[in-house]
Amino acid sequence: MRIHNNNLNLRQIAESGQCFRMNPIAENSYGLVAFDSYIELEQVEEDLIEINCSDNDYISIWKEYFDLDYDYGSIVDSLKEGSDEFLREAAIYGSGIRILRQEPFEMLISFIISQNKNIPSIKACIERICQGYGKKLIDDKTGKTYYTFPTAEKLANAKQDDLRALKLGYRDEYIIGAARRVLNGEIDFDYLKTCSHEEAVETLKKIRGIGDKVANCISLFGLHHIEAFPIDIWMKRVLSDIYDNKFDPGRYQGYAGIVQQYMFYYIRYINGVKS
DNA sequence: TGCCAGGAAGCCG
DNA sequence: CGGCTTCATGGC
Repeated sequence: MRIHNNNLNLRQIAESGQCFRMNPIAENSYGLVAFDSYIELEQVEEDLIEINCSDNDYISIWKEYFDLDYDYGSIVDSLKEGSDEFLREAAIYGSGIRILRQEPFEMLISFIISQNKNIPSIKACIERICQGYGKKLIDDKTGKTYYTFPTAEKLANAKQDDLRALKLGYRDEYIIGAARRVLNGEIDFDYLKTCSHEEAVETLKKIRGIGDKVANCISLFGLHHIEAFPIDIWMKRVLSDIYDNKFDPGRYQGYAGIVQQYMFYYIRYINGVKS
């Protein structure tokens, strides 16, 4: 299955810090586990992607997953023509980033794990939790073995000592507590997708282990409230060092989360962060 | 060895 | 409310 799109770059998406299970397998190629599937993708040309999936799976799964009905090009273009120099450069540098429509529960747990960790460490923790509590599957097309992300039920019934053995640190009790709230219906992702971003954040922050930053990440990457604006250590540097704490996300009302991703990706590049 | 990582909770003033 | 400390863990 081939996709032409001017704003779809696998490397940029894989390194943008929004997803943790999309990893390089060869030059310009990536393997990705999402839902119950494993797929491999190749960046054939700057505007051409090859996915090893059927037309049916593309239409029913991956087209939405990669948010391919949304016009990122017009946002990039408007930023390129804007007066904000940093955002001009950031939008050009990250013009192939898209906000993936990932599974809410996976984002909930992943970003609880993410606190006070770097991205390679987050990925390692998530792989261990998938191997310990996910389903072991074998991909028909490649023969590769992979593990799905665990269900809420699995993690709600996990023992804290077992999770501690996966080197999740103090976050283990947060994970169990959050999974229980999903399992018993206190957290309803279908509702949180339809309600406002602000209400979703306030609801998520009631979970122990979720503060403002993690709640915004879940809202942005798991609920697709693209007006979310997560502020982590890197964004704090952008807002203070580049903007002297005078940046107003309200200027990009309705899609500030996309702007945030360009900023996050670019500031890390400027600072020479690998992966 | 100390510092940092897509932070949050507890405590104190 | 704002600032300080602590919390597991790994990498440099």
